Amino acid sequence: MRKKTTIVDIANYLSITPSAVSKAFSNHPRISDKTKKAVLDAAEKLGYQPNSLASALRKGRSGLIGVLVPGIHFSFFATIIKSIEETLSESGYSVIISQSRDDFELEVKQLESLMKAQVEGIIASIASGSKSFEHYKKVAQKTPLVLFDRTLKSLDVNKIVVDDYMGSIKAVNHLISKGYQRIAHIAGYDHVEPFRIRINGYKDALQKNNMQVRDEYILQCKLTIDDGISIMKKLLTLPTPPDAIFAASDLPAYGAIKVLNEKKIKIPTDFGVVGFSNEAFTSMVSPTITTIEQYSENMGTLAAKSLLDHLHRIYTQKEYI
Amino acid sequence: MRKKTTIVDIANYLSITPSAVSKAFSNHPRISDKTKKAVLDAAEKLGYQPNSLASALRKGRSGLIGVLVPGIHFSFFATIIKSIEETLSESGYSVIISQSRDDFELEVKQLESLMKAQVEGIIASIASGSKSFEHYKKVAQKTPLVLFDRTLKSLDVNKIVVDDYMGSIKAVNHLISKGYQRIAHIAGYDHVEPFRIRINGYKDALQKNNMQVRDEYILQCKLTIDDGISIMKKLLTLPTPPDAIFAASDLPAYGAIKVLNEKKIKIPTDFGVVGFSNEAFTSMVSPTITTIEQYSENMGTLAAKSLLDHLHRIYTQKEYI
DNA sequence: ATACGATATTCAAACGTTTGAACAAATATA
DNA sequence: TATATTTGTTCAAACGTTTGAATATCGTAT
Repeated sequence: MRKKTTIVDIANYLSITPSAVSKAFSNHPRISDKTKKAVLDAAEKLGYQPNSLASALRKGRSGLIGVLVPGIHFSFFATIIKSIEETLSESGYSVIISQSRDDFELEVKQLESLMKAQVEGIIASIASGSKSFEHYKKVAQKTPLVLFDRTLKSLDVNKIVVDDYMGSIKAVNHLISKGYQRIAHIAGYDHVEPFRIRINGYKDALQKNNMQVRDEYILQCKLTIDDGISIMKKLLTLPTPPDAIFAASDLPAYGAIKVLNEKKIKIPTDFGVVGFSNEAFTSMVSPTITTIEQYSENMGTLAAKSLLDHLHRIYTQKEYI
Repeated sequence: MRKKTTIVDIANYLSITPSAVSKAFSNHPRISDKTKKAVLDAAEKLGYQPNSLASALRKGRSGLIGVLVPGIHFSFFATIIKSIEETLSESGYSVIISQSRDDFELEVKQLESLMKAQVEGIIASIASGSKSFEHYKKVAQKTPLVLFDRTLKSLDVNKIVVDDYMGSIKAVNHLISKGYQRIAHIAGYDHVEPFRIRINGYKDALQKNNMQVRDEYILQCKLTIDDGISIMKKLLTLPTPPDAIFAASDLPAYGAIKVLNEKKIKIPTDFGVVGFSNEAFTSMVSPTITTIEQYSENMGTLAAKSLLDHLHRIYTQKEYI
């Protein structure tokens, strides 16, 4: 680990001042082409790597964006992060990731850590375990915040969500058009905005089609595969079991399919299944899960662009191109 | 966006010097308990957030770790990043992620960007498109580097890999034990270490079982689903087509299965398939892909711990607990 | 009273970069 | 020739924190 070359080393090497070197790098119009070239050459020869820490401190811009998600291993979030990283790194930003594991305390801690790192903005999806949202409010006062998927009504920030209401309507209509009569809903917890909206969409779709909304058909859970399994089993023991389900996520939909396969109930002839989210595996399982596309790739790009816009507006930039 | 509170503000507020405040925060033994408490209270009241940029610059430690992978959307890498983030954030580090998209140029750029951000260490998996490795060598000279999965023999750094050789042997033995006679290998490019090793394992396993190694049965590719499809098709047109394949990753294995399903070739009765990597979907597709477990979660934790160890050794830390 | 070691705090420089103002030299204008 | 303008560079302070050395304020032992 040999000592790092700084702008001062270059300056000494060329017998000019550090400030000239700095200006050469940023292509300042008042620096002669001769010096600019000399600086670039010297930088190459001395193995110079700019130190963004110092630059960030002086300029008041870290070039860092924080991304906070419940967990990276969910393919929905992984895909989002992928596209966020792609768009942001194109604009010269670095992306710090952190996970809340759907836990409130951890979410608070991670947000603080991001703030401490002086991120210029944060893209986040709220932990399902969070009931109070003061931590987000505090963040939003100090730094641009974009929420996606798991958002919060009372927060006045940019939000990127799929149209959950329309998605539910579509899903239920799809099942009805295929002739299913008794459609159940494996739902997420209704204190999380998109899940509540999906429940409403589900109910409204049934009502618009003059179908009965049965409370015992709406089961809230954490939307894991296991939840799908146990709920499906429970549904099948009802006096009047459903003949189709609409799941608020693909994972429980998969769980449900497993149960149906086991019980030799044929999909889609005897039972209809629609998921929500488009996890990567949905096209691979058998039978294929019909799913409401959440366009996760798009969502990430949109979130990133929205944040970039915001930053752009804040910093009236001056650069000598 | 109101202006941020600094250590100086606290100092002024309490009519002491910034240096006393700083020392109070780091629990310096020579600062009185009274002042420490006063500082903490003032910090709370004024809404102070430490600025790690400044601290990093002064201390020469950024608290940042860079992670570079081909792509976050692969569940193998997503899982690794998840566990890396978990272990590192527990130790107070922040994680910057970047993707090479398996592209050489981008990999170079991303590494530079990480160095510029003054990361204290890098955890990476080499892009399959990289043939020259000078960029990694340069990085390794300046900063601790841990490679995982896609590693490089000529680089003298810590490496976390699954035992590729044994994995291949196991895979092939498994197929042989099931009675398959002509086992083909959908391989990765052999300039990437683990793929070369897997090829060797495949060959050795065949030879140890007195089975013929046929060159036309070993097909190198980028290991995508599409590669699996086209290679499987090609294999089936051979004069003596194989009756089983061992794929160096789960993705082409899935592609192969699709082709076999299409051609109504029954798995596993008529044709055997084994993959490598344990992508999340392998247990969900039908028929289920037998796969060599890569323990990705473990691998991430190991990589992170190995880096932490290394950093620990470098910085003989002095902290007043 | 005097010196002494503790204890608590301040001083001042440093980390590497950026930036407006100041300056000098060269060129253009009158 | 004197003055204004342009061009290229240096000066010096700043960003917010940390840290070893210096200093001040004690109580305590001489």
